[in-house]
Amino acid sequence: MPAPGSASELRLFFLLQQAAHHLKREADRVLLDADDLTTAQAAVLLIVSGSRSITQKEVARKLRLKESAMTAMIGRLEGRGLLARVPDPEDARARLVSITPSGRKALDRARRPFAKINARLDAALGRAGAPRFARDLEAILDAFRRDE
Amino acid sequence: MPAPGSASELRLFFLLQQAAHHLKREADRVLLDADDLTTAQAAVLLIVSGSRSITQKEVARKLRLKESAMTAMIGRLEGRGLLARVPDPEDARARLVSITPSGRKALDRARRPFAKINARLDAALGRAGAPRFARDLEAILDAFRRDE
DNA sequence: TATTGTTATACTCTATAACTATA
DNA sequence: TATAGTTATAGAGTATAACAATA
Repeated sequence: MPAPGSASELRLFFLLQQAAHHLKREADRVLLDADDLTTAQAAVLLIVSGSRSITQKEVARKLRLKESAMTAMIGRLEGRGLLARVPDPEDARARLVSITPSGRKALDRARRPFAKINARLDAALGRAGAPRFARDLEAILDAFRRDE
Repeated sequence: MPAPGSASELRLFFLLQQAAHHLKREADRVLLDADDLTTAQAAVLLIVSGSRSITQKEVARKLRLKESAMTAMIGRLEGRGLLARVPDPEDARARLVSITPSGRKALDRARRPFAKINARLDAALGRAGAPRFARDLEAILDAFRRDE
């Protein structure tokens, strides 16, 4: 039988999936209402906006996603004029991604509603809770991430 | 500027999404290897196995998912012979879902690898960490779930 | 007539695997 | 031979609208 307080007794795996899923659902709803962006799209814009230009592979690495996911995602954002892709002059295989002025505007519009989500997270976790919770999440990431 | 230790400074939202995603990816890998089931499929089988029969709507409610997601998921599991659907004799709108013998076998095969995932979670969080982490997740669920 | 359980459709996001072109 | 990117296919989820059956 499971030890008292153990992950299996607490159904911790499913609880974590549900909490992440509900938080994402609500954050997506708020961002889509305010700015027609999903949180996944905002994350990509945020990464790209942090460099003058960056390869798709590098974006994928920073978000810990697969390159095929990036091809599709960046293609959608390019189609909406929020990102631009140009061939890398130094490597003909690669494409350099950069944020467009309208992408930067969309990202700016997302900041305020996203800050509200973060404020609600802080409130839910309490003053001391957030850093401790963050450490728990880091521990899980360390324990379960493969390769890097 | 964000308060020190606040969610926004910690990028807590994305950290939670990444931790949940990586944990799910690894758990899916382990379960697929051992049993050709995803964690989402195992969750549905687990819910259905807990009642002699249950409507799709009720499964959706317990997993906090939309009914259209359940139609698709249960359809896939029925197609593989792990679940069966029959018309509800008491309500012609509804279909009653039950687990088949081969569904029950698949679920049993999933227990051991899934227990290992839980053990790794326990190890990552430490002895005292798991219950505390679970309370944090519950607080997030409460703060962000709409309706119910 | 209003509500309910399910389904249909169209979309997002992610994964794996096979492929092209370049290094 | 390895690497950057793309494409194809599939799973899992959402939203919305249609449907038949029930209340």
